[in-house]
Amino acid sequence: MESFSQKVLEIVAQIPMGKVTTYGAIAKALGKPRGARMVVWALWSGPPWDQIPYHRVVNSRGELAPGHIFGEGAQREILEKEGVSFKEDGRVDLKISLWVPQN
DNA sequence: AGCGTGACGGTCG
DNA sequence: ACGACCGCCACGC
Repeated sequence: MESFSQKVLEIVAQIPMGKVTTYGAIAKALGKPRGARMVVWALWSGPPWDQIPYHRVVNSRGELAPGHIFGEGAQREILEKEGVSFKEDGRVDLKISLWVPQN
């Protein structure tokens, strides 16, 4: 039986380049519509981010993680390079770049 | 066992 | 469209 955090990592690892997903979407795919916080916890206490595309996970508003986690502006730079669309206010345009886990 | 905390989400004003 | 509030669930003290 895989742990919740294990499944979270599997899904994050499947996010295609140029796309992003949200904490809530992952939680919902795992059967916990209100478990966004557990997804956060799973990622935070998981493997180092250089082994998994955490930069492709944003919140439901399309905002990136607090910055100081990847480095100032680093996360946005990576996403832009991968082809993710950003809006003028600095947020990801979920309307175009949202990827929904199909678990 | 109780309280506070958080890389969040949905609703309300 | 935005900020404030409350609700979730697991963890640390």
